[in-house]
Amino acid sequence: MSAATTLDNRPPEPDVARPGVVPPDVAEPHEGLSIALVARRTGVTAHTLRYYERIGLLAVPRDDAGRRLYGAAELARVVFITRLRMTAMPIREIQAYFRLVEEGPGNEDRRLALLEAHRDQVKARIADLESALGVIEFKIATYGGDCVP
Amino acid sequence: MSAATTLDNRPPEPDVARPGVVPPDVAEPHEGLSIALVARRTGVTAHTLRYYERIGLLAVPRDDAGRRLYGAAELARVVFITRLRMTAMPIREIQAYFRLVEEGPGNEDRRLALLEAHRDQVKARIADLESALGVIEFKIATYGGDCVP
DNA sequence: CCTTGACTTCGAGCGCGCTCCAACCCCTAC
DNA sequence: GTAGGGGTTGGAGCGCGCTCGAAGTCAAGG
Repeated sequence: MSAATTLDNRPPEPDVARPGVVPPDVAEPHEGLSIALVARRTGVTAHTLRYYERIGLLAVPRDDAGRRLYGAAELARVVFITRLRMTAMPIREIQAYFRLVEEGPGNEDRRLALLEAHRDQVKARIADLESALGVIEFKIATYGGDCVP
Repeated sequence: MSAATTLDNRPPEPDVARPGVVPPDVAEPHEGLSIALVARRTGVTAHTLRYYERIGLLAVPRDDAGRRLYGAAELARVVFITRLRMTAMPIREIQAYFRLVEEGPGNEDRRLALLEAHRDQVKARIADLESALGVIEFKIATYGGDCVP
């Protein structure tokens, strides 16, 4: 479920939607997806998307009426955030990371350091998880309901 | 600790315990470990050990003064609980599991079912984790600070 | 016109898993 | 006897990451 697959936006469109070939369900509006659409595509609730914005993880442009319009970049960021959250990166760290991103170019080394540190933690967590899984599997295999190896 | 330092004294006392020869630091006391000792051995704080007991994850026998004395079985259970927690099994499920254990023999199938279900979830989580890790590693490798694959 | 429904903001609330405090008890050492 | 360092209890508090409710705005449809 990569972002790219759902993001074939070719919006060199002038203004009003030209009746192109539009997938059943949901067409890209003029430019940008509504919050509900992003919610459905990413599996993140609209509530949580707003929450992410409130705490500064991303900034989403609005239409004339003040409604959020997620473009490709915003959608990609949401997806990336979900990957970071899925690996249990604390919100504070994600904030720190995107703060660096917002600062613009020049600090890529620090961003990389953050990501690499996190990557190492994830690897360690996977290792722990596998070790604990081993214990559980052993318990299952030798089931006696009581003690452990 | 204090147990070790006190052993050569022989206070003329009317009470029970006759101290044996005990190696320094961490010998098993008469029978059972103090909560502090278990905390140090398992890495679980004494607070949390009491909490686990409060919520019914285990029952720990007491000495005459009402202090907890962890035996081999209790220690083993604490260790097993840490393995379950390490794999993010919710406390409620752990409660459910040990409730079955306390019920005594006859429900091993249900206990096994619980453990096996959890094992499967852990495996799934590891897979998710590895997939998200892949995304992060890709991002690191192709670093451009911005979008995702 | 009025309704419907998706959106907006702000702020409060919640579930989880601890974590900590206060007050008290008990045992030993000095 | 007194101090100190363990232990005990019950209950309150906390940090995290959402999650939800209330009240309002806006645009389209009947």
